[in-house]
Amino acid sequence: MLIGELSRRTGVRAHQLRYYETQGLLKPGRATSGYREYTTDAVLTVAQIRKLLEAGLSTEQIRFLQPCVTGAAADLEPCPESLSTLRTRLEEMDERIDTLVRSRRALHDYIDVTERRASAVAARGGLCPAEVVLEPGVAELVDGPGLA
Amino acid sequence: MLIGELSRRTGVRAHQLRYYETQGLLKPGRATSGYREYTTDAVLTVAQIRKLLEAGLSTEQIRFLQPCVTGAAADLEPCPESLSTLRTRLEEMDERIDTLVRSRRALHDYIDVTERRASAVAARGGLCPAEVVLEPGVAELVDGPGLA
DNA sequence: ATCAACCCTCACACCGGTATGAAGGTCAAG
DNA sequence: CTTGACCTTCATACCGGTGTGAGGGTTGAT
Repeated sequence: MLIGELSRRTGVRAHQLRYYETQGLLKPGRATSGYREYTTDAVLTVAQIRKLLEAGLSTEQIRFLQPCVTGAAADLEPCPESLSTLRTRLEEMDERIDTLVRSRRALHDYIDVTERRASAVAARGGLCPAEVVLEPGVAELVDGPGLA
Repeated sequence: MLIGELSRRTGVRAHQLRYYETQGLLKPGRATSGYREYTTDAVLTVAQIRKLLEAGLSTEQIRFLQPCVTGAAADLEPCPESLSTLRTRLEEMDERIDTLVRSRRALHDYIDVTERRASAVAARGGLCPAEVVLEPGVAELVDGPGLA
């Protein structure tokens, strides 16, 4: 398909798709006319790129991740130094996730407390929840002891 | 303390600290000279800001998060509309974390496979590496070790 | 009084991802 | 053959977070 259709299918503007190409994230073929020609796989690839970008990764990091994500590059040279680079990458992602999870919990707890006090307006007193205790229940998604 | 000392203690350049102030993340007092005066709390606050920035959040999102993180603003008006905004924020963070966790796992699996085939050429392993990272599926828990 | 070290504000520029527009080539339909 | 939708490249500019420097005030020590 041409770039316009890919744009339509993914909701991503054509100039963005061209940009992703310059960053090595997309590699469309070319017609004799010079037009870019994408396979249907590109739709998924673009969706992936968008998600990762929205999650705060750079195009460079995404390019790094792509081989693993697609599983397409599992038959590369097991180059050991690149392996250690990948491990460093992994640690960085862990830290990133950890920070996000902590903040997410803080936000969740805050909502919880505010909610509680909103629904209990009748209650009087200066409850000072400087230290919000984790309570069981309301375990959506990331909550709970998990993530270890 | 003055901005120079805070900069020294946090490893964050003074100009960045001033920028964070313009974004409403820091609110130092002012001496008669016009110099900014920070309390020791600011050291922690700055560390917090840095972590969140590095995790890919914007200053605006961080400003949103700050009251919850510090626990200092638990005695605000339980304004319900702000509450729903917060819930939306929470969902956004969930999505973000989810995407990151998926990618992290893909990377982890990839490393694992590469490692295996590097250290055990003799072993016959027909295991195929990670599949897709995307898929509009439900959230799952993150795997194994690495996440505090 | 002067000097160094520190602070102030303001302006300008970089990078990454995005958004526009200009100037022009390709192609199918009328 | 022309029209219009679509494509090409190139240039320009925005925003957010960062970096740098100019021009100038404050402070403390010599």
